[in-house]
Amino acid sequence: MARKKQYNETEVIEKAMRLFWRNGYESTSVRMLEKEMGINQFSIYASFKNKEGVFLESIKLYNTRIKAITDTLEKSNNGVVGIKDYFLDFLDFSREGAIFKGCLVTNTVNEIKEDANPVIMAALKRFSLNIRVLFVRNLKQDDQRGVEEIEAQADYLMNALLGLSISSKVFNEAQLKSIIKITFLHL
Amino acid sequence: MARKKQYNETEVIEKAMRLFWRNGYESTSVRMLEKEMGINQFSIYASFKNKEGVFLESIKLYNTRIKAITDTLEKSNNGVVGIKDYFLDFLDFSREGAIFKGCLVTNTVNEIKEDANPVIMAALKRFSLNIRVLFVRNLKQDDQRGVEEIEAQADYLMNALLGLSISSKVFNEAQLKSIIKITFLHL
DNA sequence: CCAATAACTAAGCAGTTGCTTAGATTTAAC
DNA sequence: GTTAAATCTAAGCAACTGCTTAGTTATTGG
Repeated sequence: MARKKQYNETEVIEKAMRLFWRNGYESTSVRMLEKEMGINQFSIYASFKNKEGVFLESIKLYNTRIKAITDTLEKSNNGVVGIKDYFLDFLDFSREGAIFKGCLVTNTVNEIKEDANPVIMAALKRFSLNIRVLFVRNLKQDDQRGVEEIEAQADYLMNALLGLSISSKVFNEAQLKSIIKITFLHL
Repeated sequence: MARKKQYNETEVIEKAMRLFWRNGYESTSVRMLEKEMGINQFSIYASFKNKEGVFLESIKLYNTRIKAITDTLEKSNNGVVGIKDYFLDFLDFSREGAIFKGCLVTNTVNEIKEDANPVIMAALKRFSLNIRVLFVRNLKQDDQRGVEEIEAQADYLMNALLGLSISSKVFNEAQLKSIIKITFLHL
């Protein structure tokens, strides 16, 4: 009995995600989202409740997009080699042409304050923790490390991965690949 | 023939720097600076021109504060061992009690957009580049690496250092020290 | 074709941002 | 003591923030 939506919610979230990825959370205004998503503020709030809602949906979409890579890591049986492949795959995933945008999640973790955005922060931490779990799982496959060593190396790898999110805005592709290469030497 | 300033410019910048360090650039408002610095907005603008001016002075002060550590690195003759000491010294420097605040420069690089704040970005990049120069210098001391290897390892170390700025908000002290330890196993 | 319902547009809300300005107050040379 | 200059306070500026609301337009079952 009523009018139809003139937009597809998945399609507009795709556009929102790209904007957040390029721009960050705080410095992306609802007015910018309006233009990028191609719909009115009213429709944004009707569909996603508020700006936080738009971002949480963007993270969900980001998750499904990066799933191809994490799935490969999850299915891999190559131990630390599988993790290295994940690093390289991620670099490719985070690229838009010649520009590396880093990880949407890491970028946002770095930007927002936990006490100002607890819900978003929780979602982001969940995401990061899942990756660390996969690192531990793969490190166990190699069957030559003790439990403590595995935990320490997982932290080390997380640190390198977090670093890549910043480095990818400063270094070029050859440098980034070289960083990954050295990161996995002797591991 | 005129009234005297009721505040010391160096002292109020000290307070501004601490606030920026804790809070970041964008999310520190001039009203917050007013309260923290203990002076009126008029005085802020009279002394430092604008918010950007306050930040640039804060970076200068940060530079003199961290100088003790970089000086140690500059004077060290221990090659890669000197760099590792720098990492550990920095961890201590960036700590406020039990809380690690990361590097003011790295935090801000991560936060601001280059085209919105080109002057600030330039100052931050200059800072980072100086550190990388010291890394290269120390790597050369060990007298066992080729030129290409040295450049690659300097990038690798910058990546780890950048990572530490994020990691220090997620991991505890023991984990951070363990990350540093493993980072230098690879050189 | 009509009435009910949802989606649309656009104006506007209060609160915050960086920054400025008008006017009062303090200082110090004469 | 008067006067000129710099510093102070506090109010206010336009532009922006996330979000809401009043009113119009489109859709569809009866």
